[in-house]
Amino acid sequence: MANKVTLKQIAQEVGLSPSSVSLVLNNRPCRISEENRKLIKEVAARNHYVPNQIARSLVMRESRTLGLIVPNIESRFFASLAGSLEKRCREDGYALFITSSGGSADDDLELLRQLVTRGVDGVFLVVGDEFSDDRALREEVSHLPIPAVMVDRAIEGLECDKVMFDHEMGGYMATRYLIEQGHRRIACLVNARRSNTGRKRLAGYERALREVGLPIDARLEFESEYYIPSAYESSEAVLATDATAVFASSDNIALGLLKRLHEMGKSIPGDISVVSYDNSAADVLFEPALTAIEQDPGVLAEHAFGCMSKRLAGRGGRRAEEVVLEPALIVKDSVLELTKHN
Amino acid sequence: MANKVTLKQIAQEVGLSPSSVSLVLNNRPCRISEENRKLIKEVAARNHYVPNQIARSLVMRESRTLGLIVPNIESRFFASLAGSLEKRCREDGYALFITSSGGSADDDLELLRQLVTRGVDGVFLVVGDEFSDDRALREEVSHLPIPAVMVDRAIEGLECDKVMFDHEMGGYMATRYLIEQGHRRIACLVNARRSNTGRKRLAGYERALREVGLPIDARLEFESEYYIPSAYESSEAVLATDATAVFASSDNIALGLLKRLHEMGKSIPGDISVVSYDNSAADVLFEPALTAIEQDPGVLAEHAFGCMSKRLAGRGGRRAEEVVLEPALIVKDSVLELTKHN
DNA sequence: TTGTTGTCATCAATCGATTGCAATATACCC
DNA sequence: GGGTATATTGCAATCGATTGATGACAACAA
Repeated sequence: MANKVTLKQIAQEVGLSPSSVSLVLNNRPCRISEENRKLIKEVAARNHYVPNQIARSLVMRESRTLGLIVPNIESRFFASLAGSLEKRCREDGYALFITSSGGSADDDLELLRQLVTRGVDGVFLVVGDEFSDDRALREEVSHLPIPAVMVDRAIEGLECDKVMFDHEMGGYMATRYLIEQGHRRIACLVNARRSNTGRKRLAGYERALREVGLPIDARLEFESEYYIPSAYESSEAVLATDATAVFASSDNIALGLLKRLHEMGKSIPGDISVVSYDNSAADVLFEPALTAIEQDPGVLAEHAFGCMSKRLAGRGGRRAEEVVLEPALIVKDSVLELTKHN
Repeated sequence: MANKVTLKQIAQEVGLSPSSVSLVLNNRPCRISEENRKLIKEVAARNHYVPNQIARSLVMRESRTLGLIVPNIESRFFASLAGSLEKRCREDGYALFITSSGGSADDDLELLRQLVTRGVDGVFLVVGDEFSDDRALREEVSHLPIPAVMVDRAIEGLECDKVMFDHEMGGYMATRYLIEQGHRRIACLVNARRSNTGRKRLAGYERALREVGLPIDARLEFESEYYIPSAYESSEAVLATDATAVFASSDNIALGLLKRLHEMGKSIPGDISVVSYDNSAADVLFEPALTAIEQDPGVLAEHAFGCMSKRLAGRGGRRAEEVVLEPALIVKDSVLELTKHN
């Protein structure tokens, strides 16, 4: 294991002052003879000199590093978001530190502190469980000494840049499509109890029904957490109804549902039609391919970085910016068109 | 956006010296009156004081931060590895900075520098493309001023702690199992050209065949990159053979194969048996569930952290440690038992 | 000789913490 | 009151960089 080499050591070896070495290695405009320039560079290279960014950030007061906090890096959607964001950051010369909280507000808070304290210039925050006690977290976020951008999910009522998809619209689009295909009895499987996004998707679902004068039937609205087993549990009840279609409000929920369907020997879309959400498992072999509301994590990343960029450049407005992105309906093969029915 | 509060400012407000404030806030054994202690803590809290870890690491020469470089955070296996590793690090009070390279040795090198320069105490390295020009990378790794642990994949001939699964054994186990189930014509689909792991899995496949005296038939060995489309392409040829079973040496390869199988109307395991690798898509609904060689990322994380921990404590031996983990065969429903055949 | 200009390089303060040692204040003892 | 012990707190150096101000020296003009 090699030792860390410092500016001073290089200076010593070259026989010049640390200042000169710094100047040269950073290519600053300064008057150092060509000869010494070469010498310095050569010695630095030979010694594998890497400037200590820690020391540098201390005086420069910026680290060209950004932080990202996601609730769970093992989720496909967040992993993809992290990947896109990292690429985007790198394009602008920023390093991105990805951290994964356990999902609780306490974890988020802890990681947020870790990042701030380690001198990131800004932080992207995808909050976890939206219904745990987040007072400390909101307090912290509102006192942050660096810009923060909330991505995909927001803490309600917190003045902070936000970039997210329109979940209400997603729910609406999915349901609307099912209606257009002739479905009248449409069930939905959502996480409304513990998730704001779920709540919004449900609202969109109901709006679509209302819009065409269909009744909103509480017996067709089912609750599920964003985990496959939870959805699997809830799905049995769904299949006991007379619904001809289901809006599954997340990909995991869809997977749980599909598993149950398969076990019961029901086919899609023959026995029942399905619209899913988050086409993040698109590359996996589904049979049939699922029609879904898609949220491109790359787009999310792009806009989130845009917001951050503005703030970092001091161009952000006084008030928080809120970007709402429209999801897309990707039609595949899991919905049956009912020509004459009901 | 709040301002950053420094020790000095707190000291000023309390009317004591920065040293005293530092001592108290770090709970160091020192003789500061109970009264002032309280006062300091109160003022610090009121001002949302967070110590500047940057400044602290500079003098302490440790940051209690570790770094991880993976080739692609969007891969399920790496995401899972990252998640496990992060949890493990946090348990010991370390923060983990996850970074995702593009997969090339150049990217790895760049990120490695980024991490070192930002003062991580150690780095976990999952190298990307094993066949790009990695001279600069090996050079850098061997001169690293901090401990490094290579995970899952290694640069051959580099003296460095390594933790990985036994890929040869994995290939062997998969093939051996197929043989035991009565298969004699077994194809394999591997990434031997661009991946050491693939090469090893192929070696294991061949060993299993040799062991029972089956011929090694080059016409049954097919090449595929670790991407679904690539496997999809290669699969057509596989199905043109008389093989009754296929060893698909990664989950993505299995997916590409499955897609093709489905399109050709072939059923598993009726028409052909499949053993997959990396049971990382286990929670997704496959039909039928795939028998596979499983590598638990959590185990990998645990051992990797163990190595790192030793090094950080200065307990690591002079020589590099090499941990080889055994994968597991998880039997599900994608292999048909041939009782009398051939 | 003195002054001017230009070239090359260094000084010293700074960023925000930590910490060994020195310093001061107070109490206690004879 | 002088001396010693003890309780509190502050000084100043340090970590490794950056950077505006400044110095040293040579060449050349007047």
